[in-house]
Amino acid sequence: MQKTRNVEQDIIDAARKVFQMNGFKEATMRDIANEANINLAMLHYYFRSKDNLFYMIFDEAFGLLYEKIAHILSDDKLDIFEKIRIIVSEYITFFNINPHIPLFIVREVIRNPEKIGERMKVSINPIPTFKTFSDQIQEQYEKGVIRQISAFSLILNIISLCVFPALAKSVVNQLSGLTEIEMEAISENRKKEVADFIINSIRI
Amino acid sequence: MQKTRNVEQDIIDAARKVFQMNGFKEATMRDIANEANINLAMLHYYFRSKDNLFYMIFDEAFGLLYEKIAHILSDDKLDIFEKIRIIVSEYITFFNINPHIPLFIVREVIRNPEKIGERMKVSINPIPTFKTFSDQIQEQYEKGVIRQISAFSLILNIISLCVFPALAKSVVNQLSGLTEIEMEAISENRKKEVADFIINSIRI
DNA sequence: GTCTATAGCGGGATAGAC
DNA sequence: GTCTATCCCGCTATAGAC
Repeated sequence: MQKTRNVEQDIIDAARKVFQMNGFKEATMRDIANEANINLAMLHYYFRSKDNLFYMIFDEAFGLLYEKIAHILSDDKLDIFEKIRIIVSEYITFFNINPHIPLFIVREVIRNPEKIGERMKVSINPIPTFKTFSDQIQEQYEKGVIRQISAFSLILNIISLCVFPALAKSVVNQLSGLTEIEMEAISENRKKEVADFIINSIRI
Repeated sequence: MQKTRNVEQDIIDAARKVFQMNGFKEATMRDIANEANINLAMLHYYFRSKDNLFYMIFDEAFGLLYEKIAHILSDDKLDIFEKIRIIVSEYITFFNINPHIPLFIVREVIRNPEKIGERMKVSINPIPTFKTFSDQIQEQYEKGVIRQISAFSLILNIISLCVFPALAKSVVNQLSGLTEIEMEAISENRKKEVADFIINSIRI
């Protein structure tokens, strides 16, 4: 018995691949149609416009990124060091699997800041604040466990150290001549190394 | 007396602005012509193709980025901590002035890895290696001054902490609602903060 | 050197037959 | 729902008058 094909899902999968790889402008509806094994007219029949399709993919990507960190930061059962280790590990794994997402997000925000900015805020609204994390930092600082640092700076540093290497992977690849396997090993090592780097930096 | 106009220089300035802002594909020869206050035919008369113009801009941008770090890392009169402070300070200043360069480079490498990879290697070849920095790290580790870390990891961490915030500035801007002046102040603070963060992390 | 006009192509979107 | 054909636009590049 032939498995029933889900055309809509095929299209979404194809669009995710093509948009994340190429960005809005360089992605074409023709590429997406080919990738989904349908023709151009069908693609427009299911999703009326390129914009419609694009925003579905964008919202999904940004939501994934955001939920991952928000969920951990607002968990009041984890201490500050555990949070750092978990975020670093999960982000590095995530960017290994989805290497194009960070550039995809940044690129589209620059292309269309107002519209994309609005959409990001919609994804964020229902999520609890980072107050838990901020309080924890203040508390540990007062106890003399860590150096003074703002939650904003610490989060920015954590994200920088996780995201940038994934983002610049293609550049490092070209310049270093490392093989795929060597890069993989480095990336796996970095989970511990980066967490240690951050924790060494704040712990007194 | 009317100042003689240098059309070629006007074109290069216009191309730098348009290409760095929009990337190769989204930048148009029309935009560049408008920005340089000439018409489309003239633009093609001076620089035969979009590719020609683009590679001039790319080589210039990558060269600037690379020379800055190579020059400092290979200076054997600076100790390891001085190098970190200088690189962090210079990069953060540089990215404040040229906010689009990091994304510009990464984006084009992804678009066309082989060709762009070749061009990057050409810019790099004449420059001395990072051996000086690598030796210094090993030496300081053996003296018990710093923790063990590879030159590769340390450089990657330094660059991540300097570049990513510049790259993600538009995203942070949209999400945080901070004003331009507040962002400026944060960025200025980060010069010391990031250098301290790195040095605290490696110093025993 | 400078301009207008246009060739030639690839893109999003849709009409209309089946 | 599915397909072919086509509209119309914006892009790079160039021809050709001045």
